[in-house]
Amino acid sequence: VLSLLIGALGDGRLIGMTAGTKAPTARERARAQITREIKDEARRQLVAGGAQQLSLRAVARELGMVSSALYRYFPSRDDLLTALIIDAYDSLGAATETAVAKVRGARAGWRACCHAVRGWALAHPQEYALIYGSPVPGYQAPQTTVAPAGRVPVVIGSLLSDVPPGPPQPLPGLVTSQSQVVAEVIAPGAAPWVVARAMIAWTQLFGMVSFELFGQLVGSADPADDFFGFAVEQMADLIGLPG
Amino acid sequence: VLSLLIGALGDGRLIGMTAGTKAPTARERARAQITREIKDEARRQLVAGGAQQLSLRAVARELGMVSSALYRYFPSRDDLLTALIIDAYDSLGAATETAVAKVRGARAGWRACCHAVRGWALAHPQEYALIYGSPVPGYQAPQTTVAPAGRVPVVIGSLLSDVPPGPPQPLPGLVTSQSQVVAEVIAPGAAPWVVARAMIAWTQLFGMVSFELFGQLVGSADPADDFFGFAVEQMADLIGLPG
DNA sequence: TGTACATCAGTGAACGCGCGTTCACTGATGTAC
DNA sequence: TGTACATCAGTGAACGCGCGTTCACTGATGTAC
Repeated sequence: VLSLLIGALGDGRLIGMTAGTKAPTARERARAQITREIKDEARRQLVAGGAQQLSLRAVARELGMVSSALYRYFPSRDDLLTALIIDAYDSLGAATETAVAKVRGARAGWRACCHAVRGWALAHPQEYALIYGSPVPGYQAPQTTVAPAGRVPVVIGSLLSDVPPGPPQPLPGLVTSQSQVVAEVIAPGAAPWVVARAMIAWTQLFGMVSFELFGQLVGSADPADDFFGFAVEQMADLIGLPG
Repeated sequence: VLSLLIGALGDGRLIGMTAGTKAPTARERARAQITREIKDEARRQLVAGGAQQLSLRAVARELGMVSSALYRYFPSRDDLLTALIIDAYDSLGAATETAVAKVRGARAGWRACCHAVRGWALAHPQEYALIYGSPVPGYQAPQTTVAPAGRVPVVIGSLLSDVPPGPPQPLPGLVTSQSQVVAEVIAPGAAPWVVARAMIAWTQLFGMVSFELFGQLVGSADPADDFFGFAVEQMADLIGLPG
């Protein structure tokens, strides 16, 4: 995911890119509006039954349209799914960026990041499952999803400039070079062992949220609020965040 | 999951419970055989297309039976799914137990446990997704799955008796009591802060495996072998495993 | 050991359902002169 | 400003598909006497 960000950053796909110098015509506004309504209704069905329950016919029915009309907006069911995936990554990314921007200091930023991710996931469980759950069989995510998927890693990377590198830590095998590649994209100048530890924390953060959301914690660390808070501090220590 | 283990341990559901004092008749043997064939074919379809692609008609077709015949073996599609879930938990549990039994020492045991879980997951990705991926919408796992699901946690718990408790570590809010409940089931006598850290490592282990399997590491820590090995050591340190 | 009856595996047809996608069409909105 | 043509949104019917589950049935296997 991350290495592909390099290209995406370069050609401006990370920025909104709405473009269009002309003012939108009525038709264009209507089209944008209906596109939004289709996605909203599709999201509602996602909440009700998960990704594979998403049905173009049902969406059309709910909107009072005929099913074939949707093909004016999305060439196929998979394209609608892709749009939802991109929206989900962007929504999570924006929520995280906003939360982190509100606080000062790397450790506070890490806490804000973790709680933003968890909060968003609990508020949008099916959208979370769509992007971090088991892959939808037969669906291949296109390149367009790469940049939005990188927003949370970019936020985490931005916290690493405050981490004192400390003494060099030996890293096994490919980990050094992989960490360097990641560092170039999200945390230029950070020591590879710091980046490697941050990557572990990154997987752990989402592992935890997934475990809670997918019901694996029921009967042990449930409710998970305090357990999550505890883990966030452990991860901060692991990364070496000051504060 | 874990707290329910208490009951399950009590009534013997954790042990095989094949029972039946009489020798099996030819009919019984045939029935067991065909039940096995149905599950094997269903697993094959799982590999091909994921849980929601599992179709009774397709399974029957492949076995040269008529679809209604399957109802002699499983009262519904959901019951077949449940059987596959239980088999998956048991297969993962057995693989982990075997791997850990082969080594001596808690840290070596932890390493063996982690690599067994990852190895099994890579070898059986769809079965892994079935039990640790996003829940199948509309499917509610019955109590029968609880005991098999507890086998890996039990293995992890067995490693904790070798962990020196060290100075008491403050735990926030509910974490103390939750850790004590878990300790009673899988690690009697272990200090709550040790158990709490082990629970974090447990979520992290599966978080990592899920990230790798579900494609989130592509472009950063991929191939993940070395990264995984590095993380395993970090987790061992977190738990406080000697060695 | 042989017979009469009960149990159970598997058949084949049917019910009723929803799905994604295509296609020729009508009618409204936009554009160029 | 007015007209002629191009673009595009939405319709309605149809294609072809696969699914889970039920039900009355045939015929083989097991059991009790």
